[in-house]
Amino acid sequence: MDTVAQRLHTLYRKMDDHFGDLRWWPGDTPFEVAVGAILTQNTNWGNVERAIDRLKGEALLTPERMYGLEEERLAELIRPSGYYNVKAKRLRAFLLFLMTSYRGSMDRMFRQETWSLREQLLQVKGIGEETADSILLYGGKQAIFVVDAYTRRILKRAGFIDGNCTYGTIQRLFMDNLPSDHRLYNQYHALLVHTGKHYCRTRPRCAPCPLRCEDDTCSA
DNA sequence: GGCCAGGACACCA
DNA sequence: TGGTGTCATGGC
Repeated sequence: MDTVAQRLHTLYRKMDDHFGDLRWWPGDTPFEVAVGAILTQNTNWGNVERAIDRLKGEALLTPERMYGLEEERLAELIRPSGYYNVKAKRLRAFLLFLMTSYRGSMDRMFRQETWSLREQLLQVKGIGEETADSILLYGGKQAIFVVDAYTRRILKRAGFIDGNCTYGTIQRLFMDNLPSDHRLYNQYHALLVHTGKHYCRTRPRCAPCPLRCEDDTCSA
């Protein structure tokens, strides 16, 4: 019987051999990563890209410039990402935190101890565990594993978890059984999302999915 | 025309 | 503490 660590390694190898280095997250700067992490909440990434392109097109994708926008104007700019009114509030809450606590500097923010910064981010209204961890891992290169809907779906199908696991339980499953390495966590999570996006929602089976599932529960 | 997408939060029992 | 409703666009 393989250990959890061995099984996680096998899962990683199947996906990594199939897809190779995915070079995530799509974003040019840590600030863009943070904005994308908020905009992508329950939203197709293509819609997020539209919103980010609009901000870039107006040369507004900096902490200072976004912080200076009226909420209504910001909401209109990010409209393609959906939930634009709530996301405008959430972006402004993050910007207020960044400007007042770190003078608008992502570098300064990431000098904080990882778990302490995570707690601070979770205090920002609109930033939950997944969003905070995405900012830490992809924006700050901190060794924090990100858990999302695809992660849950694939782990459930692969028999690692049942349907009632908390975010923290799943996160610890990875972090207690893998080396603490942000590059590994980055690629592992990227592979889970990539696999989930392209294969695990198709029926009846997902061959040539790298996971080679033999069941009929691809959209579980 | 319906379903879904890289969540988070308020509200309620 | 856990379940449910709400927020909304765009692709397929």
